[in-house]
Amino acid sequence: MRSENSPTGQKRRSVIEDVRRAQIIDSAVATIAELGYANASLARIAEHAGISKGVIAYHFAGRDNLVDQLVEHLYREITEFVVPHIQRETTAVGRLRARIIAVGGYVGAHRAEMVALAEILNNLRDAQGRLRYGDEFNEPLYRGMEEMFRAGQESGELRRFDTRVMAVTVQAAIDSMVAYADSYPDHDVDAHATELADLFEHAVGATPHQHRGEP
Amino acid sequence: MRSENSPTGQKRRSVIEDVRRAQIIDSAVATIAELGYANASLARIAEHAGISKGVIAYHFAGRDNLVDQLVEHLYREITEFVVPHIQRETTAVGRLRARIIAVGGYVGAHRAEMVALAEILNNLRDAQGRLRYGDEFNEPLYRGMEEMFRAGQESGELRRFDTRVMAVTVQAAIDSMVAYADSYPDHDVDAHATELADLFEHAVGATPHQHRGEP
Amino acid sequence: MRSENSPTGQKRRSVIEDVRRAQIIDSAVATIAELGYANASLARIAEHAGISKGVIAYHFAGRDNLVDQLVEHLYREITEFVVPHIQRETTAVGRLRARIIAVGGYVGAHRAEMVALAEILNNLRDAQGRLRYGDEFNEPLYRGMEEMFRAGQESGELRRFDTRVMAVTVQAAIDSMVAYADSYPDHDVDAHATELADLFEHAVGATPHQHRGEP
Amino acid sequence: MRSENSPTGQKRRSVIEDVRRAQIIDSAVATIAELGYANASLARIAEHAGISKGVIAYHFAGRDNLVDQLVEHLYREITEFVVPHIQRETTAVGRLRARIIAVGGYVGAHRAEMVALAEILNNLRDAQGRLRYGDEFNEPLYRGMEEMFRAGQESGELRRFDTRVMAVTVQAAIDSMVAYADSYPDHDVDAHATELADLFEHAVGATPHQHRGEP
DNA sequence: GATGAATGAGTTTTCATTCAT
DNA sequence: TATGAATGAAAACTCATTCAT
Repeated sequence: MRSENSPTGQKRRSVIEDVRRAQIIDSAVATIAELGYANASLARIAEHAGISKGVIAYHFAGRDNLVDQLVEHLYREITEFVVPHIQRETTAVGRLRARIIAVGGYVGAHRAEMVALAEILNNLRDAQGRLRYGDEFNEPLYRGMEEMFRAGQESGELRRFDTRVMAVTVQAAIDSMVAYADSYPDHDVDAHATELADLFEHAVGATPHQHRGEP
Repeated sequence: MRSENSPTGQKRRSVIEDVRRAQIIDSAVATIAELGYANASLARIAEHAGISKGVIAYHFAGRDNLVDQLVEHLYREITEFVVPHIQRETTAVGRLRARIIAVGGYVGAHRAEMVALAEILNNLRDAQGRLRYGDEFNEPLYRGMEEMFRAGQESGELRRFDTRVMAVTVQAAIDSMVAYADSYPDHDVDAHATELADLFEHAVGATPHQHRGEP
Repeated sequence: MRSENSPTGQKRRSVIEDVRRAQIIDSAVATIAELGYANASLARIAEHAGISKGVIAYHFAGRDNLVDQLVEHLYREITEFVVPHIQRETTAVGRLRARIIAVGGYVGAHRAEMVALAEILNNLRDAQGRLRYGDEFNEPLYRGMEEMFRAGQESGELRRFDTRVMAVTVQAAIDSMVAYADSYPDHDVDAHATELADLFEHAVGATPHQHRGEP
Repeated sequence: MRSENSPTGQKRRSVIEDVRRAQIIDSAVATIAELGYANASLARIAEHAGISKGVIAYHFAGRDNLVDQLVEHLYREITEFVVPHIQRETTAVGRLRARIIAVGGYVGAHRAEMVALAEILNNLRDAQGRLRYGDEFNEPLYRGMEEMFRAGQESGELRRFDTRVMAVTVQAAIDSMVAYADSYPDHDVDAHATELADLFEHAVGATPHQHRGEP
């Protein structure tokens, strides 16, 4: 692919290129979500998009490059949606609930994206066979949650517990909500998220339900 | 593969055949755990076992058949280890704790098995691309937990919550413990399991720790 | 490609077209010399020239056409440089020496051109896989040298030898000088050429050195 | 491919494997000699051998591996044929003549091998585009010849000349004999070789023909 | 029982070429 | 004129499977 850099060092892309790239990424997301990472060959992604295989080669430097950009794209989209919901809250419990419910809301409208992302994170490996996005990839996420938990514990809002285990479990619970929604398309994800928020509110030891104005 | 049935209808297998099958399954477990499901080709499994590829073809009807038997084998082993611990308990909370802690104990000695099993369950698909062991596969597990939870709710031992969400989340929490242990080999899985038991004890609303004889 | 003929039958080309063609040919020469014929894809040639692949397609009817014109261009350049040096001489030995030393002089300033030319002559093949510029391509060259040798033999200036073998060998010696200079960039090509001239002067049996004024 | 090492560290190969490998190498030689290195794809080599593409993959680790073994094989064969002829001689001129005439004799019976070898040496490149067997590869050959020349110069058998240029030129002359024989199948290679021997005998300044018993 | 050998389908990638703008 | 975009063929390689011994 051409590589004229604009003065800012950014690749300059034409409109049509942006459209194609987005189309290919969308097709990759759909294909991976439906058939799984291993079965989402470039041929199938191209077929799904109604284009020739070569087009993908033209717009992306290779399969790895496509996947990288896909992950980056989805990650940014999700983060941009979820983070504001969290930052709006001030208490530890509020932030925890916000995190869970925001993801639940996002899943409702972007089921395939979430499934595809999970597929990639669980399967993409380097040449030595090691997971490229293993738990180490979640470290920043875990650290952020732990900090939040510790603050809540200091203030007495939360009970004492192992913050790392709690963080890992919260993330796993959210991921399982996505997977479950994929298996049961009629599943009410928002209700699931709310229920999950209650679950962890109890788990962190806060007196539940009061934040919703109940006596 | 040969399938001469004995008079009782049992498959008759020679000792050497049983040994080979076990050896191959062990090798498959190790290979899948290390390289992931997609990279665990028959060639690599055979190489790891120090045998020729053809041997696998001889003892198993094909790759799918090998994987099926592997899943069945691991599932039985785990179940046989965990179920007694659960049945020993009488209360809902006790059973919940027992389930979590028993799996944690099993993981300690059988990390590769658990990782391989998770790899397969998350990746094995049928010809149409659908997950072979999707959440539907967990239905019996979920149903069992739900029943347990409902009983606890009836008796007042547990608070009211969505039993399905709780079951899905418990299972996800256990699975994440396995994955985390795989990423961080020095992780203390037993401590993790205990912490998880506490977490869910709070989550289901039981007054924690009393079952351990505290006032 | 357009081919509007002028009234005189000459192709009419704009200045800009000539410039572009020269630029592309130069880039092709450099790319082939550096990476070899097989690795000099149009994409790489275009990249090296800082233009788009399409430009090449516009100015040349295809890859083969580009290569043809490249060969023709280089061949003309070299011939135009070398032939005058030869024609200045009158004796067979003088002409032989002039040929060798002139090419040596040309190589000094045009190493890449010579290497690229050799790459093409040795690799370009037709659809049936036959070398397009095989030894048959050298026939005129060989014939010219043979004539020269025969004249020298008639006049007694040269010993009797197989003129064809001598011609083939002279050409090979010259080509090997180019290749050697490519492998060893610090090699003194002029000295090599002079040495080669001496070598063949002995080989054709002339009493050496006398033409340089020695007694 | 399997890799059971014998106690000596040598790969243990079955007879049938040796036969297949030889067959594939022969087919590769023929294909490269006929179509050139770049056009000798594994598919064509397999087709020429009347086998499936996969067979090559089974017996060789990859294209590079096949080519490596091919080069090694041909190089050994040629060396084993030529070296004894050289060592039989005692004088510098005798050895020079022997080298040339021996190769000429070998070419007569193994034209395709020589052409294929030349094709590979001139075209095989590493990932950076550098010739894998450039002139550096000929260094041992050149050094050997230089040593021979210097000895002859010391003893007064040969005139003074640049030994490196002479060595490079001798080798080039031999190679050109092979190429010429490829272009003109009816060419008398033995006569060519003898002529070449005479040529270089004059070139190195020895009084020619005396070693053949003339007064 | 076990193995080496062979096959053909499927994967990613590179590339010359064509075309609309 | 020039370019970006798209195509499809061919390449090397991997792999599950089949088969004769």
